[in-house]
This record gives sequence, structure tokens and C-alpha cells, in this order.
Amino acid sequence: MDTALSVIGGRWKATILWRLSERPMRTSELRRSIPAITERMLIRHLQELVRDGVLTRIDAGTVPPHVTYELSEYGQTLAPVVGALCEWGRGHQRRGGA
Amino acid sequence: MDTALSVIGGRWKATILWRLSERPMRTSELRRSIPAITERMLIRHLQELVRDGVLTRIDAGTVPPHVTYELSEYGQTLAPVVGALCEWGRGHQRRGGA
DNA sequence: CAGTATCCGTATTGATACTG
DNA sequence: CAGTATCAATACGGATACTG
Repeated sequence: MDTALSVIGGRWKATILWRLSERPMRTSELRRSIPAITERMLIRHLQELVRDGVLTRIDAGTVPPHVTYELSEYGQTLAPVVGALCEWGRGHQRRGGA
Repeated sequence: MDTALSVIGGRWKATILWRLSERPMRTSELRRSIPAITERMLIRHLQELVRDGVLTRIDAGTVPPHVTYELSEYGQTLAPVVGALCEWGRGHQRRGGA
């Protein structure tokens, strides 16, 4: 439990994973797709997710930089969990909770 | 996503839900079954979970007090989510992550 | 563009003493 | 036994300026 939450428990991690579960995205794409997130938080969370092995960082090595993030093979095992959270969250929202 | 995490995202909430998904428990039972938790955190989280409608508080009304907590009917819809988190967490632990 | 470094406010947690 | 109240530590997130 704690382990799982330590991976997806950050303020924006779940959202990031959600976005990337649809398709890989560049850093700037992610940033635009989550307007409220700050530079710092996006990078920070991305790094942690990479470190935790659920994301893969693909650096084109060019200049200017071109970095893409995608769910790792392992990270895809997390998709159902993220999906479950998301679905439940919708219901709870309607119900009038948090 | 955010909604769901706001419900189970507390430091101990997932653990509490996990325990209660097996069977209803008294306050003191819960406390003993989660040694690291403090009085304050246990009560606080229990209250929030009740407020969020996923737990039901059953007060026998006796003295000394005898209070039992159990998953509400609605809270049981959360069991699969908690289960998924737990299962994934185990795998991640084995794999060597955070 | 992607990422780093620094400063700061607050939400969350923890420790502990106390009440009915 | 279940719950409250108070105080202090810190982890977390946010804003911003800067680098290669």
C-alpha cells in the first residue's frame, strides 16, 4: 500500500501517469496539458517516476533538447490501477465527497 | 484522480482501509494492528474517512466507549481499488523500487 | 526546450498531555 | 476506551530566476 502510494501519491503524479497512459509526450506537451503544474513540479515528478521505473525518459540527444516520456513496460502494469482510481474518483465526485 | 487520492491519499488511510476491508474493527484493534500510527493520526484519518462516506462509525453508546469502524456500502466500492494498489505495491517492492 | 537552484508558505504529521 | 487539544518539525508544493 505505502509502496504504491509512494509512487503515485505526489500531487501531480497520478495526472501525469494518466496523460502518459494515453500516449508518450514531450516535456513541453505535458506542461501544456496540465496548465496548473509548475516547471519544478513537473520535472521533479517526472524524475521520480523515472527513478521508480514506471516511466522511460527518451532523450533525442539533439540541441535544442527533445525529451519524450512514456510509460515503461513495467509502468503499464500500473495503468489498471490508475484507471481504477480515476473511475472511482469520478463516482465519488458526483456523490459529493472530498 | 485527484478526488480519489484525496480520499485514500493520507499517510495511513490506505492502510486503514486495507485492514477494514477484511473485517470491521474497533478503534483499539486498529491501533494495535498498525503499530506505527499515532493516536492522533488514527482518529483524524478515521474521521475524514467517515466524512468522505467510505467508513461507517458504529458507537455502541456504552461506557466505557465501544466504537467499531467498518467499510460503508459505498466504501466497499473502493475495495478493488485498494486491492489493486496493494497488489501492485507488492510487485514494485520486489522489483526494487521506492 | 529541458532542466537546475533557491527561497518561502503551508499542509500534514508526529509527540504528548488531557478529558468523559 | 475513544477522542480532544496544543505545540513543534518537516515534507511538500509553489514562484521565480537562471543555465546549456
